[in-house]
Amino acid sequence: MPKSQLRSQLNLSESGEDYLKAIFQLREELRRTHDSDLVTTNALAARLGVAPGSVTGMVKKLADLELVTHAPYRGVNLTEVGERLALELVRHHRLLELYLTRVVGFRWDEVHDQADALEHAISEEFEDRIDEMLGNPAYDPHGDPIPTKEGQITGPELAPLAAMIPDPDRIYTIVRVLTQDPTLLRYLDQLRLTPGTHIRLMARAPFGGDLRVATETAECLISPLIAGVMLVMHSGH
Amino acid sequence: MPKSQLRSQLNLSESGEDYLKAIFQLREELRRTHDSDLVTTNALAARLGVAPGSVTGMVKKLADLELVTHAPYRGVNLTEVGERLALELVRHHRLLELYLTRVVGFRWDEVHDQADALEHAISEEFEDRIDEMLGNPAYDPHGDPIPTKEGQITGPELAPLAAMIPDPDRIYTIVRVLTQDPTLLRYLDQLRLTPGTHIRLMARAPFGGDLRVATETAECLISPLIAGVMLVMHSGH
DNA sequence: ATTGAGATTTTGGCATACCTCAATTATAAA
DNA sequence: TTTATAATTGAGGTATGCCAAAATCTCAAT
Ligand SMILES: [Mn+2]
Ligand SMILES: [Mn+2]
Ligand SMILES: [Mn+2]
Ligand SMILES: [Mn+2]
Repeated sequence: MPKSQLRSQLNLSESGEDYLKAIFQLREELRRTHDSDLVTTNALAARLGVAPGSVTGMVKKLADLELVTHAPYRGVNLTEVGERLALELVRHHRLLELYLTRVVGFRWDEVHDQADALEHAISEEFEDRIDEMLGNPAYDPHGDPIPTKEGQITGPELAPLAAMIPDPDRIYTIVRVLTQDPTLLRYLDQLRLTPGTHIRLMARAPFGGDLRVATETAECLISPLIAGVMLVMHSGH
Repeated sequence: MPKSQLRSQLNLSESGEDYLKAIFQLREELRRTHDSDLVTTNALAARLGVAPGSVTGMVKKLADLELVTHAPYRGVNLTEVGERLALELVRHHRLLELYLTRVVGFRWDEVHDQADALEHAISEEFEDRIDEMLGNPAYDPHGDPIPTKEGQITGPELAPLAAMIPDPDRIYTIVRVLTQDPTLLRYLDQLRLTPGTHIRLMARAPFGGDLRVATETAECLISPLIAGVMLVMHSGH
């Protein structure tokens, strides 16, 4: 079923769409770290900047629409339809981020908030046009995978640089950064630590100290916190 | 004061923005035909697809914000600030319409509804970028003038083709079409009666009959209703 | 100038959506 | 079993909309 039908049939509010997307993203994060599928009320409230009571209310509404399953006092999960809808929103968001950087000329630290506003307002036709204009891209400016029109989302196995063992002979490729913080994004840009860059992890200071990272042209020190949001892949060589 | 400040300070709802824009546009239409400045409750209700009572309520809110003046039972008018805000929205709308046709590749009958949704969602920076990308355009795809960033709106004196006297030697330029109806827009496109086209008014059938119009390559008959929305300018020659 | 019919506008009552806060209840760790 | 944490409930607030009754205006006829 094309998304336009799904979205217009359900006539979901912008707020409802935000909840769905937040549930999807929090679940992704849970799967990366823990092994859970259930998103808690508090986590959702924090993410959306809303009181916990508001979350319970909206979650009930979404459960009535069969977009989520709700186990009271335990957590929320997406149904198949809910996940599909969430993926369509994530697709909008990430396509827009890439469009805003590649076509409109924004920096990668400027696009998240704009995409958050635009993702609810664009038409399916607009989505299709920019997808084509961008050559059916698979990744957004931060390396986040863009779901296909059919709702498929894939990507290589990635691990944070923070989990790697220093080895000057091993080359990694930066694939994705797990942050939308403009300040951090600008800082990474300045150090040329952006998706696509080849790096080597030279050394790690003891007791949670900084990591020494070499690009092809320079070396720098980054905190474990930063290394935790940089997802890398083993590079050939 | 830049619009971003004006918009964020007032924190006006999307609904409020729609009212402001509707008041502005109805007032423009009144000025063209009658000589009034006061927009009636009913006209606003019809335009916005809302009950008259809803209009009274919102108008009161806008009057509290000093964006409009409200003379009960008489009508509503924009204050200076309200007009400024309305012009900023109209600028968004018309820039977006042009952008959607020229850059994204939509036809002129497809862009109005999309611009209506997007005009509330884009940032000032996005507005500036597409304005630059389009070369600071003065007119949208329908020939509607685009207000400047400073809120200036100008345009040549125009009259509907319907008001012209047939004269095969006189050449007009189509400058603007006063409709957003997709069916009519497609029809005009098909007849090549689009802004920029040079035409001559050959004849007019009696008793409100059709007008015979010649383009450089063809002739066609159009109804007085259509000729009423086609605004033309005397062309050199 | 006055009047009264008809049209328009406002008012007041109600509904829905989304939010907050405070009190209550459930869960799970100590 | 106790206690801390988390989630839900219920009351209440704001924004926006609808409808129908009441108020007000307009305008043509006297
Ligand atoms: Mn983003
Ligand atoms: Mn992203
Ligand atoms: Mn338009
Ligand atoms: Mn237009």
